[in-house]
Amino acid sequence: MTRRDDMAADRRRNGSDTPSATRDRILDAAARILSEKGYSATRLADIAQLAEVRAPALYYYFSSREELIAEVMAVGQRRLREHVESALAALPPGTAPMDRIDTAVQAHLQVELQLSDFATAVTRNLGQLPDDVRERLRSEGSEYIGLWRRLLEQARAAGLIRPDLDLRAARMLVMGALNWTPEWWNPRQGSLTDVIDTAKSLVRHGLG
Amino acid sequence: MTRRDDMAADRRRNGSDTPSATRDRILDAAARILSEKGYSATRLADIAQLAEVRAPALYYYFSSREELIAEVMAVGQRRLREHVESALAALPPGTAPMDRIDTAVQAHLQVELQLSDFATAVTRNLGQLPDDVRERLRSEGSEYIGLWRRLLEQARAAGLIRPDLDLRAARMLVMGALNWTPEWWNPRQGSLTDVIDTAKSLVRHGLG
DNA sequence: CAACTAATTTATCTTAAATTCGAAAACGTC
DNA sequence: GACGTTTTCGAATTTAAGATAAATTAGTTG
Repeated sequence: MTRRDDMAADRRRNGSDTPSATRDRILDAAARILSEKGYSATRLADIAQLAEVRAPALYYYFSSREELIAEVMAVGQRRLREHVESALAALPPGTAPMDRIDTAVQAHLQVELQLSDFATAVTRNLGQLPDDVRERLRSEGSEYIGLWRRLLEQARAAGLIRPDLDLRAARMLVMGALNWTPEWWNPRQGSLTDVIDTAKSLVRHGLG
Repeated sequence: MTRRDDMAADRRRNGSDTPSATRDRILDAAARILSEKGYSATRLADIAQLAEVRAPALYYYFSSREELIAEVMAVGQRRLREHVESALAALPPGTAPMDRIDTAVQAHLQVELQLSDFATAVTRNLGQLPDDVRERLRSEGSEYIGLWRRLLEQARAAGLIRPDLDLRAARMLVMGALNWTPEWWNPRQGSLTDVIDTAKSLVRHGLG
């Protein structure tokens, strides 16, 4: 085991990371490339260039391409969930279920379209990852899905959702509408607020 | 110019194709692999194996990997549009705009999830294609988008769509919900009819 | 049945990209 | 300002995949 691996291991264990500006630049660059080009077309050389280092430098911080990509995805998943969770947590207690769903829609779209290439990297690539990477991301992913399931279940329990809807299908269709936005939305063609408002309205009336 | 190119050229010109069973097997295989793995991860070797030939045989029918993939995408786009168009055409004249939208939702999902790997290949890969290939597919793609635009415009003209909705955003969100389905739907986890019915209901109430 | 053509194969070439390695900078410390 | 440690780099290695070439098979036709 080399010196390098020890360090990486240390990093992961204690949070005492001085998270090396370079390492962050590399991660950011990877997120960006990944969200634009997709898993298989993501080249280490491109990431390196964007991060302003040479390709071998990546190996100082990550043990392999897969490792780097897996890290980007993990960060993306976590940020997405945390952002939506904290938006919900900020609501006054007793907020109506439909308003909570509105909030989740808005938060999801904000992260996806404005805040984080990491989140976009996740939604655009989860489906095309090799099995072993996907496996590592599964539990975090299930948690986010669980969050949405609970949102919908609470709304249904309150009698706010039409009973003809298959709740799982409805949830996945809604999340699909949100996840697909990076494919078409462009800041120059319409404001983010328009998309968010339209999405809220569509979801609220679609479900209720 | 070799004999081979002449033949391929002939094929394209006149429709007198005896569309070689092998060529079709290759196209089908390519559609399948493409829809599963995505553009960059699609290997000629995998396609060949699925089509039960050796990789160089592909070059007898297609001049390059890009050519083959572009053909798959073109077929996929055309089939998707034609299927939805003919479903609409089969409706009695004077069918209400919302019912027409229902029909389009259903037809789109049927092609996407049941009828054609080609359609799935399109929705999952359009965003990651190299520019020159995307360029070739653009006009057909715009036509399909135009179809949906007209559907929504007619519904709005009839006063059936809430005026707070941004029509373009609404359209893209709806198409996103549909296009995302291949990412999660699995015949073993729920019937196609459930998904279709839920989608119809979601869209109808979401818009109107 | 010989000759031609279409279809497909095996073997080979080429290139692009990930990775490894050892050496050189850069940095902090005494 | 030499010394050890961290960080980065250029060059070499390896591998995988697309593409081409040449040979082979099978089928058709004169």
